[in-house]
Amino acid sequence: MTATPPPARPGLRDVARLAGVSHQTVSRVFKNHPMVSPKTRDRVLAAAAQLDFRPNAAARALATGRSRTLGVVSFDTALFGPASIIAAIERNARAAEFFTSVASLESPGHGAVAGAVDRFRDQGVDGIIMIPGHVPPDEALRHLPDDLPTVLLGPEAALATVSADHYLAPREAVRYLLGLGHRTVHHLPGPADWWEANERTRGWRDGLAEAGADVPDCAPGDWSARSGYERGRLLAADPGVTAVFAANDQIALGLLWAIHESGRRVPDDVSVIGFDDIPEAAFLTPPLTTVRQDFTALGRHCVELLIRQLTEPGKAAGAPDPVPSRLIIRRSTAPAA
Amino acid sequence: MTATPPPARPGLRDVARLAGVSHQTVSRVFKNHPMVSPKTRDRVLAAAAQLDFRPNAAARALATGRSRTLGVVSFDTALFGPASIIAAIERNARAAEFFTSVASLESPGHGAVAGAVDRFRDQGVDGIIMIPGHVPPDEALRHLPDDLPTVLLGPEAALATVSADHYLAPREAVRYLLGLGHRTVHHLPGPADWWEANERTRGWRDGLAEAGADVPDCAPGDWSARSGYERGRLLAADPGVTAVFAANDQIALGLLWAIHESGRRVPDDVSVIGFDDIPEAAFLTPPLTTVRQDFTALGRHCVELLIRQLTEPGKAAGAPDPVPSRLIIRRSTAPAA
DNA sequence: GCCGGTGGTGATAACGCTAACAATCGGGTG
DNA sequence: CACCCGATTGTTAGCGTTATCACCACCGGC
Repeated sequence: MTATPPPARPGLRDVARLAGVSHQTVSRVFKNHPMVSPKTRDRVLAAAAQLDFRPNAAARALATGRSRTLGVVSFDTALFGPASIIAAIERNARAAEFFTSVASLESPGHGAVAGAVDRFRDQGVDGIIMIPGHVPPDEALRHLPDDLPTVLLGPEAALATVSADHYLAPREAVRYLLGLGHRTVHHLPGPADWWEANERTRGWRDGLAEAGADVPDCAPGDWSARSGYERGRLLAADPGVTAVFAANDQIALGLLWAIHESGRRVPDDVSVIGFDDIPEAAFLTPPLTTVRQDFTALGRHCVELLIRQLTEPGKAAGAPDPVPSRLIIRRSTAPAA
Repeated sequence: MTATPPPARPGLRDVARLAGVSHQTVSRVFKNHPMVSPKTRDRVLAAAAQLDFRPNAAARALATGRSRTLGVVSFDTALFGPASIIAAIERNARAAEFFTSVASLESPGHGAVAGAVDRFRDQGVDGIIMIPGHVPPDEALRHLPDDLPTVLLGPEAALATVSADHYLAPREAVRYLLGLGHRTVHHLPGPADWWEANERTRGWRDGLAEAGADVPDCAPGDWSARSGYERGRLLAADPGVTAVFAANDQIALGLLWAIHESGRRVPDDVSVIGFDDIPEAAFLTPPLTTVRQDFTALGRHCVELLIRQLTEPGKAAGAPDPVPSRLIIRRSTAPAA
């Protein structure tokens, strides 16, 4: 019936007292400092376990100046791509014993990016991963604090950068379609202010140009299925259209319905290629030929690059090679009639 | 050319010195403590602005014991539902000046949940939002630390809970289909270990039972389009099947393709209803009749409930009403032939 | 004109940890 | 046997905030 001392969270000193060492030694054990004899270490660990001691992150952050937290700035985090990348980032960060803090921005524009970065600064993150989306990377860059290590998921820039292939694969997709006998390939681009969209468009255009094919006009839009449907209706109504490269799978999906609705058939009358290879792509009506992006690798590379910057500064970590994307052929493409 | 003192991050004391007050007063200003005269406040704010002072979160956390960080435990964060909820949580938390830390679990099982919660404890989060997914909520509950305020996104439980309607709407969907003249409605359930899936199944079953219709067997599966396709082929091959309620839109999407492939038509031969109303649902082939879930409201409620617990403990915040879901009728349903 | 309040402010001590340096303990060496 | 060295452990200061309490005017009422 003696009053239990304080059931409050034990601190370094409590463990130290129980183990009969100084709190500093306990600290060393938890830091994996080499200069601790195995015997002492065991004794400390036993004491810590007995008290269910857990180091206080805030105190550690205060003393060291690092929080072991990574900030991630991203747009439209409910979209499959960003969501997959963020999940991969979180997993890899966790494996490296880092926490992750995500800012989901909705509106484009500097204000939002600058605000998120500011917030992360206040929070004391050790580094930032930017998934710029809307914002042209140059703009995004301007708002990065120079005192915070940063990795940009985007086209190569004057900064540590991770990027996926958004150019080669679309070009290959166009060639494939052309090889199937199509005269040309139409295109449904993504939003003009996303660099990924522009890269894909460039790949499409170059693929066409290299083969000497016509480069048709294309209507601006966004990433949504709605946008694919609306622009798709126009395309579907044009009998000259026999092959279309959509900037992502959602657009392709809307297009598929527009074509179906117009009475034409995919792939018999029109071939369609998407981009991303969302998990649903293989089960659309019909299963979509598309370009697969490796989001997991992308997220992993971001974390690796950032952590490398944190642990070995100075090293101007060159951008690793872009993560390759590849064409997955399914049933929405066929030889021209 | 005098050496600038230290361009290091200014602290409370630097601001205090510049403003000619004590650091404590500066602290008061930044805490919005009422006992500061407007004049002093202005002077302090001016000094702070001049030095670009920003309070140090780690120090504050250490001193107060609260980190203004919320932990979110979720499965399959790349899925549309969880991703949407998490985005909504982040936004609402941000608006309330809280940071958000997400753990994306992959494997089901206690180990993972317990691990994530532990991690959050170490990180010093002020509260946790659990989006249990796989784990039966009872299990999930068992791993919650009783010293950490928690909100569960799930069925009512002995805990602060936010839930969506997964029962009434499916029942209504079934009635609607029956009203269209279908003899019965088949069902493609979600994973048996997700409570949402079970609720939806229960709604379907009760809807059928109440109307005295047959309750067909249904094959177990997961949330994926693949699962919808595979199970859908069986259903499509059975001429007795004229209406199907799929546990989510991905399953419905796979089913749509399976039916199409079998040569039957949607909705002419078979009616299909999904669940979630993912943004693509309106543009599938054909546009999917489905049940819309309000993910945004769900996320908002979680944050509100949790923050209420944090600011006014004691109050055993009763579970708010479930967030309603509602049937959106599109073109994948039609009267029985 | 003295006293109890009360709005405003300052001094001092935590918060739980790490960093830097001092101290101690054995041995091997000259 | 004194001396130096390296391995290990202890001591003392912070890190930048908030909390607590003491302090100082100044006000109104007796």
